[in-house]
Amino acid sequence: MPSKPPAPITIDAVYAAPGYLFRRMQQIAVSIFMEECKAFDLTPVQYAALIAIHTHPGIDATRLSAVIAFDRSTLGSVIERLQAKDYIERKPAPEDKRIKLLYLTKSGAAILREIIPAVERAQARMLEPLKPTERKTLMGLLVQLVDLNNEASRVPLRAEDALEHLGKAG
Amino acid sequence: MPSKPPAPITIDAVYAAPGYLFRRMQQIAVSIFMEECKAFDLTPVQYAALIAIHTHPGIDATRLSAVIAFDRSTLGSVIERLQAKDYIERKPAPEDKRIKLLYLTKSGAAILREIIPAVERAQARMLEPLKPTERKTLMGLLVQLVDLNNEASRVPLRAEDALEHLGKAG
DNA sequence: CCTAGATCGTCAGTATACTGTCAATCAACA
DNA sequence: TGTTGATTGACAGTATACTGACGATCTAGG
Repeated sequence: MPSKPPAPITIDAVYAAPGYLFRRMQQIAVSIFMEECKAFDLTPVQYAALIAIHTHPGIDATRLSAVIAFDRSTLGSVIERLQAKDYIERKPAPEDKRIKLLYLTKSGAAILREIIPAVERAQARMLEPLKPTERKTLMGLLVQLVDLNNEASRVPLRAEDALEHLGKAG
Repeated sequence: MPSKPPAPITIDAVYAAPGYLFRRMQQIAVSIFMEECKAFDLTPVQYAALIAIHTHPGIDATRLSAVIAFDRSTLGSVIERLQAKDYIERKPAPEDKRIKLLYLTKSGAAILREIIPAVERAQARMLEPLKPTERKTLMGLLVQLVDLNNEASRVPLRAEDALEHLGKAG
């Protein structure tokens, strides 16, 4: 088969490019999340951080960044905002003066319980235009792709490593 | 079939959520793009803007935002940076004093030609972990999903509308 | 004990994104 | 023609993201 000639430099090539589609889909996802959750004053990132702190009480900021694969620098301001809203509190670690341990407040635990249905509605809406079979296929491929590309991002996901400091058996 | 009990509030639910996966994949995509294109000092957004201006010379900022589905406010600073790098120029429109028309400079056209191979390497790398069949399936579903969710984002893509001002037949 | 290297939180700087607002300008209609 | 309403570019304010650097602190090795 003759190889295709080089594609002309045109915007149509961008529309079909994986990077463009991922960016677009991410924007759509955030938009849907914010719409469903507008009663709660929580962003997707803040929600993920709350969930992670709920799952791992007493985690520190660096490990939290590994658990949700968010940049450590960015996480600083996210934590600040969650603390300002009284959803989390930070306590100094007795055995390591560098570390501040993160815990949910009662407010934080409460808003987490309340927001769950809205978040699930949002997640469902993102995939709603597809047929059920297609949704499963897409999610399956995406889980695979994100996992196999894990090391390509600046902050690879380290779900297990992050548990070690909590004294769980490795 | 008995319905599943409500999922416990845990970080594992987040790992499987579409919104989380889209965010993660977008970050990975940007990271790969920047790595492949680090010789060129162009971000993915700036690249898309350049391509769009190349395809539609004399477009204005508002229509450009519709053509690449980027926020108009954000686009202002993107244009500023591209202009500072001497990749584009802005000329006032004679018939409408509000509008500034965008054109590629020779530098802009040149860097666009040079960067294409790196961009294509980046796009290929994003999907590399998947088998060829899976790549096609994923891209097909993603194109569909982005298209069907077009109106859900703040800045829906308006590829055709944006051409009208250039005098093309509708 | 004391230093070399690693780690933690933080900060400065840059770049997307989105919300809401504004003055200048244009278009349409009474 | 004169005013209303829409559009354009710009701006302020907030929130992610990433790079690179920094002081404080901890750990290991000698």
